[in-house]
Amino acid sequence: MSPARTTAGAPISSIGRGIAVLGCFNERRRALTLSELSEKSLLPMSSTHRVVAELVAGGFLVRGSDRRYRIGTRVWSIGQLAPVSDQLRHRALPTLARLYEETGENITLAVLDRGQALYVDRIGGERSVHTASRAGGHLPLHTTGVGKVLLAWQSPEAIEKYLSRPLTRTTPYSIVDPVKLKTELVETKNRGYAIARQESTAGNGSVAVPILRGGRCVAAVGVVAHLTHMDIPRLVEVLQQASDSIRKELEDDH
Amino acid sequence: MSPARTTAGAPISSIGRGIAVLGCFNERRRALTLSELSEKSLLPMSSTHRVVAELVAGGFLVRGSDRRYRIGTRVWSIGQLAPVSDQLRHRALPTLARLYEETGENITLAVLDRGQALYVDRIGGERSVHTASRAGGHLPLHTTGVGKVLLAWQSPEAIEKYLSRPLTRTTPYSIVDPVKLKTELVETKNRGYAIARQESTAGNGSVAVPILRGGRCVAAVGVVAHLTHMDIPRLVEVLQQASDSIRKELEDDH
DNA sequence: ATGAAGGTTCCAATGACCGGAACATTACTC
DNA sequence: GAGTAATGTTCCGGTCATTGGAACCTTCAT
Repeated sequence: MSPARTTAGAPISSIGRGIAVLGCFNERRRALTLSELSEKSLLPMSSTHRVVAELVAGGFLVRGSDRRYRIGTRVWSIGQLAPVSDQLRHRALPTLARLYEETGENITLAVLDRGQALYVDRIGGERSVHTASRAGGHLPLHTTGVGKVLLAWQSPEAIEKYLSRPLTRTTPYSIVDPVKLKTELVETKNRGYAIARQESTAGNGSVAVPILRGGRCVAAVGVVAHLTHMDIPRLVEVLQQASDSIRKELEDDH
Repeated sequence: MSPARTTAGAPISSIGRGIAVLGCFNERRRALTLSELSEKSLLPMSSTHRVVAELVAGGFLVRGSDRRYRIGTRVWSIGQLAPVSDQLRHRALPTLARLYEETGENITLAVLDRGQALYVDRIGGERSVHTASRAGGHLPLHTTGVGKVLLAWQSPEAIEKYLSRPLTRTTPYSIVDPVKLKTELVETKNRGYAIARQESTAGNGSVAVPILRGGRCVAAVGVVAHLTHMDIPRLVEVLQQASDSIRKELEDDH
């Protein structure tokens, strides 16, 4: 019997399998059957069954009455301890709320996570447009304001690496040409803020600025609005004030 | 070489070890060294090292510049998919906010998780008292209003099981006598709400009501306030309205 | 009833995992 | 800055947990 291996031939550890199973869940797929988990995790049914049983025993998965598996409460609980939630999220929240009061639009806070923009928080209400971002959700780096900021402030090597892989086209306006995107990123860093126009959602645009600490971009704040509503100079101004404000919050203690 | 075993002699799976390592983190200990993880997880250093390396590779742990390990962003991200966050938390938030407006006190929402009260959300500001509860944090079931509610609506067997283990004394007012606690739980269920008086924090009291779905108590909402501020009949009334409101939210779709 | 899909259990083979020991690095002491 | 303790990392042979195919059971649709 050949042991578990990736397509590349490297063995996969048991823990890696557990993580692979948990990684099958996303915003679109919150409740999965065993077969679905087996298919998505590329593990045989019997292996999936065992791994899932162990995750259930540990409280990392729960089986609902519909025989589907969901992420367990314990993962949520442990996840609350992550620095992104503990430090960034809580400290930025008041500033994001103020930003929302000032603009009436969707406010997003994102960090770089595994080559994507991870939305740490989103404040928005009925007044504002519907957006694709959600707290906890991921979006590509090249189709949103916050994503472009996060990418533009990366090292040149990291940027090249990102550009070397095919860029997904989310809307007809998405920039999928590496050369054009590179120009866009340079421009973004030079002017200090990013703009996206219908590159992620039709009709929507966004403006975003970095939150810098020690020269590194630790997060990005952005505003998402109907393209027709967007008063870019004003948004850039309030965003830069907010970015300063969050940076100071983060510096305060520790 | 004897394999990994629990004190009872049962073997521990690799995935169980990974979960054990992640379980070492809590609100008080968010950044742990390898030695600390080894000590707390009861695993040998070399095993801890390997397990930790795998968790880091999977994005479940990160090593900071201080050589300490923290919970990775990915756990937070996956945890956002847990029903507790997805359904309960988001749906209850507006009601909790209203409750806060009405009372000006700390509002807590908790569920039963592994024999403890898990605080799913807390709304409170400068006006309200300082409490021990935090979103993501755990507290004993017998020292808080929400805890008593969650326990009182459990099956008689589950209650007996809880009472059979020694009850921690958090303050001099904590009820640690199983007989007295049982009486208190019966009383709680009969009247439909729980009261705690300085049993968790000196000077503070709390009132809490269940959120019932199909006869089961799926969560508890509570108000924490200075004992001297507490107008119990009024709090019970607004809490019961809030409970109804949240129940309806949960019933709405799906 | 019948069949198909999904889920669970069984089991022999084996290689991933185990942890002690040796080594390397960092942090602390004087 | 040398000495030393504490912490972290690598190595490696033995072994047992892990693995996945196959058989079996359950659920659901028709």
